Amino acid sequence: MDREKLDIMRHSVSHLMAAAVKELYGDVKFAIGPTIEDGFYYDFDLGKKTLSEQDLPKIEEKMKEIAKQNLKFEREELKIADALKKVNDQPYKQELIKDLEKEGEKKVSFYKLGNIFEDLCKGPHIKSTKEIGVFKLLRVSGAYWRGDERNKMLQRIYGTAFEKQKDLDNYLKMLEEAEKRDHRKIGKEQELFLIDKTVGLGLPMWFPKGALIWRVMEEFWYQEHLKNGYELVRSPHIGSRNLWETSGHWGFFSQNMYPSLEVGQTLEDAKAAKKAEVKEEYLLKPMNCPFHVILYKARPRSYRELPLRWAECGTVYRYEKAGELSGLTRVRGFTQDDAHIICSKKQVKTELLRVADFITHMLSTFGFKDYNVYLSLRDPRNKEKYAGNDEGWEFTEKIMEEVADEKKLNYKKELGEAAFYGPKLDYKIKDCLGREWQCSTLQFDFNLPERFDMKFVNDQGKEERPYMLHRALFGSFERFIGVLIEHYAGALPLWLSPIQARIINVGSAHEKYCQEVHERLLKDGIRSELDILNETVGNKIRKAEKEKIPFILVVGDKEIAAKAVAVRKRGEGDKGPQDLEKFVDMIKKEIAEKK
RNA sequence: GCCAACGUAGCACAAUGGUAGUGCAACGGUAUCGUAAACCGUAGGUUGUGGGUUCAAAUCCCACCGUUGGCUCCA
Repeated sequence: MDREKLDIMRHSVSHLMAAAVKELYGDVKFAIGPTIEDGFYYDFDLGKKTLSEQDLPKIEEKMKEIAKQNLKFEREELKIADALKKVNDQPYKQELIKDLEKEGEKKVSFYKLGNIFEDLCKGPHIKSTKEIGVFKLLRVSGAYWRGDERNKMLQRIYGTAFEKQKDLDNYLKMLEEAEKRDHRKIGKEQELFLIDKTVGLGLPMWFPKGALIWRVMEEFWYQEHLKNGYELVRSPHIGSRNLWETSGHWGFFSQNMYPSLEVGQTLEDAKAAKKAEVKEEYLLKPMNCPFHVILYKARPRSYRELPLRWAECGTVYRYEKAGELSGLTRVRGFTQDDAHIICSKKQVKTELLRVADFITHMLSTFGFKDYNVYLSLRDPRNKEKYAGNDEGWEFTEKIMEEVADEKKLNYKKELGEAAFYGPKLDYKIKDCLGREWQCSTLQFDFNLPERFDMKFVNDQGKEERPYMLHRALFGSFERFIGVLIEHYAGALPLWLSPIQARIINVGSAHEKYCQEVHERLLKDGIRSELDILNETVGNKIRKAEKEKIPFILVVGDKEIAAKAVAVRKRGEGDKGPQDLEKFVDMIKKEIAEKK
C-alpha cells in the first residue's frame, strides 16, 4: 500500500472512530479528523466529559464491531445552504462550512458511513470498511478548537492504522526503541546533566561529562568562527528595563520574561512595602542582540568597517510555561551560540549566503544530514503581530527566498512563523519521537536598527541605516546536545565523547602500567579514564560498553611485555593488541578527522 | 496555563486496605581474574508534599508540587 492509499485508509479510520464515539457517547459535537504523519486524530466536543486512556479500549471495540458490518463510504454533495441545515446541531461543522463559503465554495461534500455516521469531508475515502487493515488508538489529549487557546478545549484521540498487523507491530516496536534514545534517559544514565526543581524548572546543570561535551563543542565553535571572519564580543546577563523597552522585547514578550529586578531598596523597605527612592530596574536578558547593538553604537561607524560579524555564546532566560518544558530541548535558561552581522543593504545577500554555508558545514560536522528547513514568513493577514513596514518585509522575504533557492535548500514556506522583527530560515532536527526542534536559524532584522537608530557613514559621506542579521548555528547548546544525544543514541562520535578511552587492568599487578598508559594518553590530550577497581575484566568491560565509551584498552602481562594495549573498539569488539604509540597516533588521527 | 496518565531506596521495578520488598548501584570483606554481570555480607524509606476517610492507607478521596504525552506558546 503506498503512502497516499495509506493516508486515505487512515482518514477513513478516523471517520470510523468518530462513528464509534457517536455510538458510545451520543451527544457529540464533531470538529476535525485529519491524517497526520504517523496516523490520524479526531477532535470531539463531549460537553463536560473528558476522555482518558482507559476509554480507548471500548472505543476500539466499538470500531471493530462497526467495521465488521462492511459499511460503505458514500459521497454526497450539497449546496451551502442545504449543508448548513444538515449540520444545524453541529456548531463546529457550521463554522467550517461558512469558512468554505467565504473561500468561494458553492457546494460542499459529505461522506456517509453506512447510515450511522455522516461527516463534512472533502475526501477521498476507501469504498467500505472492508478495506480497513489494522488500527490502534494511541492516546488522548486536549486540543483547542482551531488551535486557539481562547477557544474551547476539545477532546482529541490519536490513533494509527496500517495495512497489516506486522506493520503495526513494527511501528509500536519502533516507538519502544525510540524511548531508549531519549536524551533525558541517557543524560541520567551517563550522568551528563541534571534538572532539579530545587534549583528551578528548565534550568539544566551539567555534570563533568556533560560539561566536557559542551566545552568541546564550544572550542570547535570558536575556532570555526574565527576562521569565518567573526569577532567575539561579550555581554552581561541583565540589562536595564529601558534597554528592553527600546528593543521592543518588553512590549512583545513581557509575559515570557522573568519579572524585573528592582534595586535601590533595602530588605527592610521591601518588608514595610516602602517604595525605593531611587529605583533601578533590570531584566534578565532573553536575547543578546541589544547589547551588540549598544556596542555598535559606541562610536560612529564607517562603511569601511562593514560587515561586522560579532559572535557570543550568551546565556538567556525566557519564562516558558511549565507545561511547555521538556528535558534539554525546551528550557528556561539556555546558551545561544549567537552572532549578529551588521552590514549594508548591498552586503546582505552575500552575508546570508555565507551563513547558509556555515550552517550546513556545522550541522554536517556534527553528523546531521537529515533536517528540515523552513522559510518562516509573515502572515500578511495578521500584520499587528509584526514590527516594520510592508516594504521592509517584502524586500527581506524576497532576498531570503533567493538565498534559500540559490543554496538549493529543500525548504518549506511557513506563513505566520516569522519573528516579529523579520523573516527567518529555520533548520529543524527531529528527536527520537520524530518531533522537530529548531536548531540553526538565520534571521533578518530590520526592526532593531530602526529602534536603536543604528547608522553608518557611507562612501558618499551620508548616514545610512545598516541591516542586521541574527543567526545561531546550534541554536542553543542545551537543545543541540539534546538532539545530538538522541541522534547517536548516546554513542557520541569519538571527537565529542567526554571519555575517549577507558583503561582496564586484568589484575592488580597491572595497575602501575595502566597508570602509565593513562598518563601517556593524557599527555596528547586524549580524554582517558582508569578503571582499576577490584572487579572482573568482564564486568569492567560491560560497564564501559554501557557507557558507550569509544575505546576500551585492556592491559595485562602480555601488554606490559610488548608496551602495548589490547584495543576494544565500540561497535567492533576486540581488535587485539596494538603498540601503545601506534594506538596514540591512530586515535589522534581519528579525533582530528572528527570521527 | 489547558486535557490525560503517572510519582515507592541513587537507578529499574514489586507489594490491589492489614509487618514496605527484589535486582543493580553504594559500602565492608573474600577471590587476582583476558573482552558484556565473581561470591558473601552491611547499610539505605515519614512511599513527591499537605490534608481527609478508616481500627488500619504506598493502596481510597481532595489540594498542591513534579514528570511524561498532547494542546497552546517559542524573540
